[in-house]
Amino acid sequence: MKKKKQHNQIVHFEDKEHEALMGIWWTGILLRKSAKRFFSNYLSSEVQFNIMIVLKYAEKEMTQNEISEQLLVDKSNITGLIDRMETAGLLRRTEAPNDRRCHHIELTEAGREIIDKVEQPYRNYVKNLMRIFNPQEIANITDYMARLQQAVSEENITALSR
Amino acid sequence: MKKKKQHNQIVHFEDKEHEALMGIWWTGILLRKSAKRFFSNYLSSEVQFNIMIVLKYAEKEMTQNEISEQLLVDKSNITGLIDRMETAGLLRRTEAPNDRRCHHIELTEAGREIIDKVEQPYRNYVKNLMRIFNPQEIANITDYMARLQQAVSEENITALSR
DNA sequence: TTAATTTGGTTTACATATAAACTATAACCA
DNA sequence: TGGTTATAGTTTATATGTAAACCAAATTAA
Repeated sequence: MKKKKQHNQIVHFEDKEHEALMGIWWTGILLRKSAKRFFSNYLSSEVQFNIMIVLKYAEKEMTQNEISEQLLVDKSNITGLIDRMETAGLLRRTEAPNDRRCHHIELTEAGREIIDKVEQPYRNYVKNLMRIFNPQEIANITDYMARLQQAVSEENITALSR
Repeated sequence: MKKKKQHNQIVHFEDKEHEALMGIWWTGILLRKSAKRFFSNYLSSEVQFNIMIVLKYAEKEMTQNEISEQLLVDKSNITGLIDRMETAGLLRRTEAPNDRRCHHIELTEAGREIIDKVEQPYRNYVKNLMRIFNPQEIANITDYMARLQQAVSEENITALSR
């Protein structure tokens, strides 16, 4: 039995607002770790899963750039991601007919099989995890996160200047 | 003016629970990006900030392992992080008197100056961001995230087996 | 007190992430 | 039309993240 790591008070919380924000931060980290382990036998990360889901449900041909924008993955990051997934046989690049700058990305047959095998168990896993919340709480979370995302995006952060 | 990237429906949401979970996931990513930009003139990431805050408020000498557990940063990751921060002059390793396996990590004078310069603006930034929530909502967020973290930790994820 | 196990930390190999510089093509516009 | 600008994608450099193998020191057990 592995000893459970527990992290307490990371930061010296000065206020409730900070504590709440760090809660979201921490939860995000834990979710990422957890998802990575969940997919580890088939995919190297949740990001790869998300890319494949986007491709599976896309109603049109997708370019790298479109995937990049939908998933908040930087374009310079997408290149390597698509490279590795192409090497792994999950998807392929094809030439876009009207724009010689971009490629269309599509799942291969093997990729489709894998996403089909992995998708439902993942949805069950999520469902199971979220059982701890009642419908009102689920709705609250969605609302809070949407508002916070909006606030972060609008912040237009000015880096601390020296 | 930079065009605002908007990400909509990443994943084809089957249910409310999934939507809520993805909201947290997404928010975590946006917060990380935002914090990185915020600190960029002084530190290369929020993780470095967190390490320095831990050191600043620690009531005893901290080892790498203790930092690792508090911050959920893998020990194999801590090594390089401390290396880089030591190179940057932010902190130093000293030998622990009673255990020749471990080091104590402490802020340098320069590191202390930087954390002192950066900490308050960061707290203001957080405060400003969270203004959009009322006290009840702040309390809800903290509660929800704590419960979800607990659930994720207990999950003891069984990876999808082939 | 030796032998087995645990713990703190490093190393290696690889994946993900960002910023910045760059190439090629496309779009715009005077 | 021709020159500027914007866009899609790649490359490079560097940071963060994980798993697994490893070493040395400490702890536990026989």
